[in-house]
Amino acid sequence: MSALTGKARFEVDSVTEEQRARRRDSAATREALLDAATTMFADRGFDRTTVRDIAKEAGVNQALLFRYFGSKESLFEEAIARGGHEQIATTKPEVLLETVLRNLLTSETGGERNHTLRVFLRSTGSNEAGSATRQRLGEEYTRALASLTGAEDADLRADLVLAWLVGISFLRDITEKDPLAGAEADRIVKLVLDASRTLLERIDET
Amino acid sequence: MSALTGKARFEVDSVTEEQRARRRDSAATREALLDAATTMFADRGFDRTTVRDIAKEAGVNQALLFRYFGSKESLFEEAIARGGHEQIATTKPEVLLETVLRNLLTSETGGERNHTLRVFLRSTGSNEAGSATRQRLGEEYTRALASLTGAEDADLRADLVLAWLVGISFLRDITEKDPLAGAEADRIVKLVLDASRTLLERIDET
DNA sequence: ATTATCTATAGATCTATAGATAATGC
DNA sequence: ATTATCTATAGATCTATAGATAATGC
Repeated sequence: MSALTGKARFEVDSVTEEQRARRRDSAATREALLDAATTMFADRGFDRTTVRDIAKEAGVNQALLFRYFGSKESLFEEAIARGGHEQIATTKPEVLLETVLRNLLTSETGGERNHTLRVFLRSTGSNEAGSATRQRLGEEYTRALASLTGAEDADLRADLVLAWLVGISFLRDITEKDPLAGAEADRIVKLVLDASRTLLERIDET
Repeated sequence: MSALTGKARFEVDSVTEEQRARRRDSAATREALLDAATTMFADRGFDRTTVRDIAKEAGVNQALLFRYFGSKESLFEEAIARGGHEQIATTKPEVLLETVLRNLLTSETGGERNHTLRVFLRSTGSNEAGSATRQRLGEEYTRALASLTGAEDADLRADLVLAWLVGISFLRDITEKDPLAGAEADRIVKLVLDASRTLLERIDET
């Protein structure tokens, strides 16, 4: 799937080109592994995803994963880091909350979906793997969200908003809990944005 | 540790009684395994907790786990089911939100801490294990929380509150994200309860 | 005699590596 | 000649079971 497979469809010798005689290309192989890893880690988590699964999904020999990333953990860290930076860097703070939320709520078939928050979530079991990366990623989100409030404890409030996003993703994608899992995106966005506004904007006596 | 170890300290032949010649007692052994499992699953998740870890923590031979629970998965399901029912059944809806929240925020050393939500969280990676149990547990929380609002979409709003709790637990316990992880419980309770009230009580035009 | 507990191990994974093979670029 | 890719496998787990041992209750 992903980039390579998609592209192949528009090429002449598509089948041959892609599956049989794909040109040797270490960069493309690396990328394919990273793409496959991101998807699979998001879907099944770190522990439940084996290196053989990833290699198979990428259409690549399993030994190459170690050649290009050294270890499963390193691959994981690179996967989690990539998506997050991308999203935060390209989204204005004012719309970050709604963007992340909608991204999270949109049906999984959307090819452009950013899986970062789900990878973040799914990596729960593994304490060490990507811990530092996860820290860094969380800080970026917090900084961006904190810019939306003038409160003294802006960072704490931002963390609480981030926690909400994480929790929604958890119940919806992982537990698949109804009615949340089946609810309309617009409805959820409205409820969450309203309440978040209360959280971020109500600055009063303690 | 837990119940048995604690009790032993106050007994006369404590060391002998507990560690050497503990009376054979299948019920107590079962309970010790269940206690150890709850703690360890909450701390390390399903995949990262091995049956040998659990047995060791319980001070029991590893084969007994299979004798009394059949499989690691069954043990997991029993562990997750027990704590949740307990908490929901013994807490009035009006204070459930605050109770769960405070329980979640309170330092881990408190012996009376209910680990359910953390087990719930930590079991992320394992898709099948306890999936049905997790569903049921979620429904109980939702029903209790939904009784707090008269809104038409009460269940959805309740799910969003539950999602928030889950997310806070995730960032605080698992990611250990500051400032959330280090923040004072009272401060968090106030912020979350205020915003939750907005969510639950504001019933207006859509 | 019954049954709680322990020993030893089968069998199934999974990560990672060493070394062989084959496609590329000069 | 260089380097991307593949084969084969070592070595480390981990769950689960079969069967032996030993503490209890009658």
